[in-house]
Amino acid sequence: MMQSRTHTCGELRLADAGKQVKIVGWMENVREVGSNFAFVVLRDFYGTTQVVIESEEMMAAIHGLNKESTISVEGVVRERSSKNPKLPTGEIEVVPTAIEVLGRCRHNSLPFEINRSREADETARLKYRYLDLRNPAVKNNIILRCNVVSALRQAMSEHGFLEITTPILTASSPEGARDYLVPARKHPGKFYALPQAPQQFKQLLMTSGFDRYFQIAPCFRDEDARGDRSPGEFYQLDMEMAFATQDDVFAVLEDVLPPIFAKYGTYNIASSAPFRRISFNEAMEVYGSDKPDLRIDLTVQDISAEVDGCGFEPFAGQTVKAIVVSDCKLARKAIDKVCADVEIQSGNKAYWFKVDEQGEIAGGIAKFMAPLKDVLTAKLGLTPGCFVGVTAGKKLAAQKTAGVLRSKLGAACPEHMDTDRYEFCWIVDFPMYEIGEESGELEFCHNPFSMPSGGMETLLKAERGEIDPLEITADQYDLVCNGVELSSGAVRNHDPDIMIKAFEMVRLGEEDVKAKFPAMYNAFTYGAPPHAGIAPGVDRMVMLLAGEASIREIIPFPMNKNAQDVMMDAPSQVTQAQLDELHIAIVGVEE
RNA sequence: GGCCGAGUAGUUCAGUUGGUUAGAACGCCAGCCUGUCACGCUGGAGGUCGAGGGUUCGAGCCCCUUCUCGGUCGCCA
Repeated sequence: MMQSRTHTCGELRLADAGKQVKIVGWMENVREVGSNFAFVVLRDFYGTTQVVIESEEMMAAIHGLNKESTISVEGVVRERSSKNPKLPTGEIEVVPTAIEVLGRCRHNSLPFEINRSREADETARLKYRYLDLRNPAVKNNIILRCNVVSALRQAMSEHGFLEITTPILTASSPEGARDYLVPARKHPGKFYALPQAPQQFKQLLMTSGFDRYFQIAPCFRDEDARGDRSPGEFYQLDMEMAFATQDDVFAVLEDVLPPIFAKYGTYNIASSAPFRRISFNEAMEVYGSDKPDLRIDLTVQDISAEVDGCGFEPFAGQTVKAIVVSDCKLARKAIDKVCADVEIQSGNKAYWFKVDEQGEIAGGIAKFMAPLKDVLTAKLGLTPGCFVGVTAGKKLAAQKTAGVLRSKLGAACPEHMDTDRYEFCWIVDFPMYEIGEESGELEFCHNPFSMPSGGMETLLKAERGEIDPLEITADQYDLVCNGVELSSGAVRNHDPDIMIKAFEMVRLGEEDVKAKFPAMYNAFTYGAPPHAGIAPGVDRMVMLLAGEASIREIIPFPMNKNAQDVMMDAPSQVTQAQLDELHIAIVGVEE
């Protein structure tokens, strides 16, 4: 008797006819066509193969066996008398001489039908993820993820990067997201934290003399989930380069990503190097977002001056933004839907008017805009058939609302959005500081590790009052693809003096730098290389490549929105003995 | 935490103005069927309408409370 399979279920072809084979897999379906005649669809990782039952003996072998049981089938490959051109193995079938049950499925009713699991309730899918993953459509996303990760590793290695793992149990970092804490048994009352990112370690590696580092790095942040943000944990292609500039970092990713996107993406067109570079201010002004979707050819224009005094109350004294959609075919109902969606998502109203076939301004807020026809036509280049979406508010609100309106209009107007491609861009020149909404005082805009553009010189100018601190930009950048923020990165501040000065701008100083980042600060006093890096999110990248709208579709074992693993029942209670050993008392929690 | 949506058979859903025994499809079970491949045909089983309370002669439907899931905003250096 043969010990293991001779072929997979995706392998046999007409040329194999006559061969004695053994295949194994899950019994996907049984079609009984007579009392002693049936077709069994056997599925394994590689595909499906039809087994034809023609004898009483073989019929008995599968009698009473539930679907999804695993079996082995020994038999002879035979050309089918009726072929199925839709299947790779559709020209042959296996006529069994022996069938052995390997793993009986004890359930004659499954939580969902395997091949339709994507339509099933998501909680059921997650609870029975091992069944969900049997669905080739679900499994293929995980295979894609493996291939992408493998391709990234290979490309990074080819670019001279070393993959170095960094600690998972580390110290809580004082800023950023909420930490996941791990009690330290040997140190009562103290905690490790899971890393939000290997940020400090990779900078320490640079200071240690490693030149090019990368890691497919698990990161942990205790923040609420989103459709494109997994709760708890996610993976980044974390990288850092010593003696490198922004351009050096860009060059690596512009070289690494497009071929992978072109090869593994749902769409086979990807931007080629160099990616467009858009300053943060320009992105907000022209696209109403710091993660613009460049597949949409619509842009935002400022008409605050033109509509000043028009008498429309919501515009009075506000910044007003307009988006012109030429040859707009949107019906009234679709326009209302777009405006309603904008209001739901942004919390602000969107207004509109259009230019009719006679060249007259009509619809929506036409009453107020018609008197401004000439000035608006000149400013916006209006032609008959144009639709104009308008947003208003304080500058940032008007911009952001326009950004939401732009993406809704893009989705609603296929002629203004080329969906089947990947459009990358870099967002650069982020502001270093902002006025905090609560404090009303100057604060770091993003992270304090970034090098202020112009270094110490810029900070000193601001200190002397020669420039507004709000005008200081950081050598920091985002990588954006199709409206998805893939990554943040920066040229790091490796100079302790500039670090202290940067902190002094927000009323902090050397002691704060030392207290918050002791290892990094100390390390940098021993001769640090200028360095820069970035960390594209692996999950989001795979999501884009798979064309999925939910991040859970590309994670093997995802948690639900509330950061629970309903399959493993995590988080869960632990024993009192475990708590005692960790010096932890649970208080204020109802059973 | 705010807002929006959803919760009815194992699964996906329908359920009219509050009115007889809550339906369909798929799945499951039984029978029939020798070329199916979303097999077909006949029959059958299967329901705490998320939970609790209220209004009513009468609630899947109306009201209140609550739970769960999803989306979104806050949040994510």
